This record gives sequence, C-alpha cells and structure tokens, in this order.
Amino acid sequence: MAFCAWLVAPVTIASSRPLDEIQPPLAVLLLGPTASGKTALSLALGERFGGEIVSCDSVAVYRGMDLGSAKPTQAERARLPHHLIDEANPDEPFTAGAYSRRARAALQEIAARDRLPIVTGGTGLYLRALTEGLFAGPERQNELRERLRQTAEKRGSAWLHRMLLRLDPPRAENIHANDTPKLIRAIEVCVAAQRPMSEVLGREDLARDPLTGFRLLRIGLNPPRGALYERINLRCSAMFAAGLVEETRGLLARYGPVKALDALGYRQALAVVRSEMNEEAAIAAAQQGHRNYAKRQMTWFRREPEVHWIAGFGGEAETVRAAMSAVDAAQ
RNA sequence: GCACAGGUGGCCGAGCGGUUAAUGGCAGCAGACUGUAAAUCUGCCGCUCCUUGCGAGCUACGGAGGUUCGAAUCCUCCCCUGUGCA
Repeated sequence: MAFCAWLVAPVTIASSRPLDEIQPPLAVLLLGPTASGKTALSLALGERFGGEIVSCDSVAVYRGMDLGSAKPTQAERARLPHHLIDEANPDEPFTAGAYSRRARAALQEIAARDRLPIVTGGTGLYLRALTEGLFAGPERQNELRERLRQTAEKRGSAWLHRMLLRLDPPRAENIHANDTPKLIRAIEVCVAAQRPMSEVLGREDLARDPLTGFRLLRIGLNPPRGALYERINLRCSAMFAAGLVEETRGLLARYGPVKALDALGYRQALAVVRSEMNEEAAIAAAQQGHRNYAKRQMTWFRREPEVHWIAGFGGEAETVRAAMSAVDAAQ
C-alpha cells in the first residue's frame, strides 16, 4: 500500500518544484500533553494547508466517549475530515496494533487525495506504533492473560517475574517485578511465540516496520507547566459541568464496567455514579489524574526524535504562526 | 471558665525515651514504556558542602523552660485547634 502514496501524491505536491526534487508526501505529527491545544492547532493548520485530521488518542477511538476524551466537537469535525475517532465500541478492546494499521491506511488515503495528513496525538504508544511500527510478535491472547492475571493476584507479581526470568532472562531484566501488565505481556509473547520475547524483538524478519512513504514533520506543544495545570483544572471542571457523569452513566448501562471506563475522568465519574464519591471530590481527582498524565506524556514525547517544539498553547496566535512556518519550511 | 482529645516535614498521617532527617500515603520533580498505554511501573524528595559516602555539617516534630548520657517521645508553664460541660 505504501507505494501508492509514494507514486501518486508527490506529483502534485511537488508540482511547483523541479522534477529532480520530487519527494514523498509530508505528514504532520502534532504532539503535546493533554489540554495543550492540539485540536485548535490541528484545525488551524488543516484549514491553512488543506489537511485532514488523524486523531491519535486511545480514548477518542471509542464511540460515545465524547466529553471525557475532549473529542473534537461535531462543529469542529464539520470543518475538516477527521479520522480514527469513533472506531470501536467501548466494549471492544482496541489496541496499538489496530491503531497503527488503521492510521497508516488513513494516511495513505489522505495523501492519495493530495491532502495533508495531520496526526494529532496524545497517546505516545499509538504514535510510536504508527511511525515505528510494532514487532511482528503475537497479538494478545485473552485466555492466557486471564490465567496470568489470576496467578498474579494469587501469588503476586514477583512470581510472574521469576517465571519470566526462566523464560527470557534479558527481558525479565528490563521489566520491574512490580509491573504486572508488562510481565503478563512478555510471558504471553514467550509462550505464544514459543521462544523468548527478547529473541523475537531482535529478529530481523520480525522487527518493527517503520512507516515509509512519508516525510514526517513533528510539531510539539510544550506550554509552561503551571499554566497547563491550570487549563487542565478548568477543562476537567467543564467536562463535569457538561455532563460527564451522565455520559458515564449511559455508557455503564449500555456496556457494563468495561476497561475503557478506566480512562481518566470516566473512572472518577463512575465513582460518582456508584455513589462512592461526591462530584466535588471526583472533579478534584480527575484534575489530579490529568495533571499527572500530562507530565507522563511529556516524559514520553521528549524522547520523540526531531520534534519542532513550540513553547505555547495551540490556540495562541503566536503558536499557530510558528507551526505554520514550520510546515511551510517543510513543504 | 472547667474537662477531655489534639498540635509532626508542602498536605494527610504514623511514631510515643536511643540504629529517627523521622514508617506510610498524597502532592512535586525525574524516568521507564514494542498490541488493555488516559494503562502500568521505577527513582528522588529538609538545607548546605564535598573526596558522592550505608560521607560531613546545619536546621526540624506549636512556643519557652526543665528532667536525662540521650527527648518528637517524660515534666512545667504558655499559645492554638476540636469536642463535651458550663
């Protein structure tokens, strides 16, 4: 598939340049912590450069999870085509792999239309799965996971760690004995692949498959921490005021206590639905969770290669100008 | 005013004569992260210095004294908070 965009798209994008400068189409990756203004900036860039938005958000992929995921509104989505939003129901587990495949397909299609793909992302793993790919190891095995999860509950995660130590010593060294989910996945891979995960990771034929056929321009939003935290607080309160608890009540009634409702904001709203917390406490907890999350996101994004960092919020004129000139320069 | 219960590091909260700069938790900061990732996990966390060491010095458990070789821990007085009685 990748070659399609390679062959078709550059013709028009590079039409104003000499033929020997023909190059793959550009894709903009907009990254930054929650509430940094990615949506606003994505719309501004999209309208200026003829773009389409590819969301990179592990919660916005779920239908019905609108308020809590700060999904672009219907009005915003009417301004430009949006992709990878409402891809699954909350009771259908979505994964980084599924995201990567669908997002890549979306990128090809957009480029084939001669439009500019703008990936707008807060989910680091999804973004990396898109750009770097995932190793070609086994996907999740639900039955095996369930067994391992029960083992962890009964005997503690250290037991899983010892198990992994036998199956794959190098991998065990890289996963902390307390990190149950990662231990489970590693053991799952070893068992399903019938060989150590570290070996699978190292094999050429199973290695990551990086995205090809695009030139990537990464634009990172890095607003001042204090101001970001304030914005997060305001946005969280606004979510509850807009009816997050009701949205959550509806999702719970329809899908049950699914994993997706563990997401920030929903987890707290759920506590209100269940009368385990009053709304005021839930808001405070959600704000705290989002602040912590924003910090983790920055830790992840700092490792992204070649990011064109902008110090402000996406909605600020100066930021928009800086981002536009970055895109101009890349084109 | 009397009687109880309390005042501990940014917050909550243990400790109740000595391995206590003071268990925990939270917040904060830094980090990890290959198919549930808005998940999960790790480190640091009074101040200063250096030869960065289970290093040295300083400051710290409401305030002031006292007892003791030694006090956040015991005693006295004072200040403040909560509850009950007046």
